[in-house]
Amino acid sequence: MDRAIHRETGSLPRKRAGNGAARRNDADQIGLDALVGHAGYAVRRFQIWIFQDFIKTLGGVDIRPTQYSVLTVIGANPGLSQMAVANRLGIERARLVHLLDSLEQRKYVKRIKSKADRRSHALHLTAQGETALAKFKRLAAEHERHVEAKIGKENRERLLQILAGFT
Amino acid sequence: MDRAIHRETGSLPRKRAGNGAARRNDADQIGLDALVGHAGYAVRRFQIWIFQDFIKTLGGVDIRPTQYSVLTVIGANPGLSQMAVANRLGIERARLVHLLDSLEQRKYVKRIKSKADRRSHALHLTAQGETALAKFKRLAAEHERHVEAKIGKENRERLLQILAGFT
DNA sequence: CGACAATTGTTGTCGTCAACAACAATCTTT
DNA sequence: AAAGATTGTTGTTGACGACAACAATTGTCG
Repeated sequence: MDRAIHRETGSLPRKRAGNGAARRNDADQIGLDALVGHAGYAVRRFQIWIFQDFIKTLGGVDIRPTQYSVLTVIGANPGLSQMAVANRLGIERARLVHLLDSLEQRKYVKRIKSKADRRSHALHLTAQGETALAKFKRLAAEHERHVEAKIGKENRERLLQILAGFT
Repeated sequence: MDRAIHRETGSLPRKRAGNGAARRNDADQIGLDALVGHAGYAVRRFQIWIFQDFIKTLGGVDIRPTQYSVLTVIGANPGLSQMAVANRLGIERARLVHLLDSLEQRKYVKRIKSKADRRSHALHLTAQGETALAKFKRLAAEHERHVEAKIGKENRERLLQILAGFT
């Protein structure tokens, strides 16, 4: 799909007229050498792909991966404080404020002032939020099938197993 | 290490005196439910961990993952244009401009005006850049050993194999 | 009990990063 | 030669992580 480099790109010091030198730089043929074999690079590229597919698949309902994770955790654990959600998801509490502002504005989440600890808020899904989350989960499952189609069913399971420690 | 939630956090509508309900919300014990089983979530958490370790391991030389990937590709393919590097790494050419500005300022990279195509620049490592990259590669290898220690040698290899398609 | 420390939610700043849009200079195509 | 495409550049926007500071509230400890 990306048809960018369809001719030689660099001005090689060697003779450029020959066909041998040109083929080397043909699109997608640039050597990565040391980069291959780096787990971080492969994981980064894969993470970009998987997030883009998630965003695309859930594009119709305008839900991003982080929003989805927040809704899921609140749905599974009603009454959590913002700190609890932030810690669980590895999000900063400062950032969660804006996420919840948005989700509350869209009537998916309620902040209820806790009476046990008047500093904190108990987070709950609204009725609207529950039905919406159910729909999001169906779309997320569809996204997950895209992942399966991309790397294979057994590879996906193996990968989940390898990375289970990062929950 | 993070001892944040050491008591119940939410004001559960159910009776709160019992021990059963309280244990459920104990630190790090919050259910993720549907989130587990999502490849994207596990990959995101892992990617964050791996990048932080990379940044920490290469912290002494002040090289971030993206900078490392740029240097590696240029080192392996001298004379590439900015577009070629950007396409190969999945970076936007607009973003690569700043990356190269920084690397050129630190005398690791040279932009040489191409005579074949006067719009483009041929990218090369300086002599200083070559010796520096050799050092970076040693540190990157050390980082890779951290990954092995984290997920296991055979798991790392399997993971690289699974994600090989994302180069 | 009362001073002091810690926690929670909030606001703000800073830097990284992806996605676009616009532009001048320079090819390529026709 | 004119029209279109490409390259490098600058700029904007928005998501995101890392910090710092603050008021309100709670916990601790002398």
